[in-house]
Amino acid sequence: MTDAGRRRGRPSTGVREAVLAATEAILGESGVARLSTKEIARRAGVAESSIFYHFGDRLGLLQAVVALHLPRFKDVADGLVPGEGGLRANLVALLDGLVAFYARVAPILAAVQADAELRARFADRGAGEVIGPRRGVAPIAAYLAGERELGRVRADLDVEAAAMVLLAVAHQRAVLGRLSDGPAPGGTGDAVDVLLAGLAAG
Amino acid sequence: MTDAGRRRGRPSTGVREAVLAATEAILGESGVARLSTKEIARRAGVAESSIFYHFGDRLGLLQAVVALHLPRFKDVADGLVPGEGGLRANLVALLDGLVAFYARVAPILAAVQADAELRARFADRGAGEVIGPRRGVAPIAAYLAGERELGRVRADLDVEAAAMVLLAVAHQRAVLGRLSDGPAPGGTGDAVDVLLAGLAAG
DNA sequence: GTCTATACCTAGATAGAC
DNA sequence: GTCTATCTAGGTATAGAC
Repeated sequence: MTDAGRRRGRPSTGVREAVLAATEAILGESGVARLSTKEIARRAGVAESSIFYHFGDRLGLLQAVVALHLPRFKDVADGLVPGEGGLRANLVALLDGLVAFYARVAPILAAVQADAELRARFADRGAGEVIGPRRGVAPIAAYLAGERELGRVRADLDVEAAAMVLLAVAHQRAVLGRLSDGPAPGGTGDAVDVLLAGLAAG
Repeated sequence: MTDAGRRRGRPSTGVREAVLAATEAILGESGVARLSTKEIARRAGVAESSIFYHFGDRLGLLQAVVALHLPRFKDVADGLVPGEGGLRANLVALLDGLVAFYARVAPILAAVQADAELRARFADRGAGEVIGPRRGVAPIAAYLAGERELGRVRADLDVEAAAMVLLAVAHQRAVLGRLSDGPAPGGTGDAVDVLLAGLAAG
């Protein structure tokens, strides 16, 4: 590892960053299936061997790409303040933000699902679960708990379960958007309305 | 179980079936990343060239695997009769069934997401959307509509949107189960409770 | 329809000059 | 730290005997 402490040695010439960017681009356009070190190097305008210098091997590179996106998971609920704005509007905005986030991360999530070796390498560090929604649940659940205190949300709501449902819907819409190259059927508003009012007859 | 319209020519010697089974097995265990015609042939106990004889090329094989699972999508809501049994119990059973279904299909869905070429081949036939939940929505929405008529479900419920949410939750749980090698946090019951009662304070 | 054998290519990875 | 050059294994796909 050359860089744990960050910028201890030589100044970066941007190769590492270019490689990461190219990897993400290919992942988004073509998926892991077509992700080769050769094409990454070509697109990054970099020697193929530089990839191995920086990341050790192909999987190390994939790991780095995944790691790059994990911290951003917690930003999804930023700007949401319980009590401010309408509950429905807040949820629609949250859901839209989540869908956009998942649309960016979906190719990477798909890569992890499609590559057992990559999955295994994360399991070794116990980081497999980090990819899941656990990181995302907390801030959303916190927001819902805030609204619950204010009485805008059912007093007996299981906020973690509700946050999971929101994440599930967002992920679904992002995946569908990628599969059919268009937005998923129905709007985010429809889903929010279902969630707000529930299924059971009142 | 000699299948439907085919069996016009020579009797099958089971090679085709063995190849499909081996492909699914590898897809489930390792993902597309490691899916090679060589390993498929090895596991199926078959000559590699037979794969190309039956399916043309690697993508043709993948297509066949996907096609194999599409018809089963509509069976997920079978056995659900509006009015029979408790609404909550029905939904829990439905969700559990959906999770099991998605757990089987998830590797294939991941493969499609991870391979742009495969995605494109389905887009050509307009079948890309078939992979999505559209097939699954109808029977679930029909069940919900039935319950709505009986007054056990909100009169103004958007049944399609609700069905989508159920599918989203099921897919999420299946994916999480694969990523962390254990059931997803919370039970299906928790999600159902959220969906039944909704978020908003009554 | 299924096999063996093989052609041909691209993959991931390393060595060593600068 | 980055490059050029190269090795080897494995990938998809085809030819032709049976």
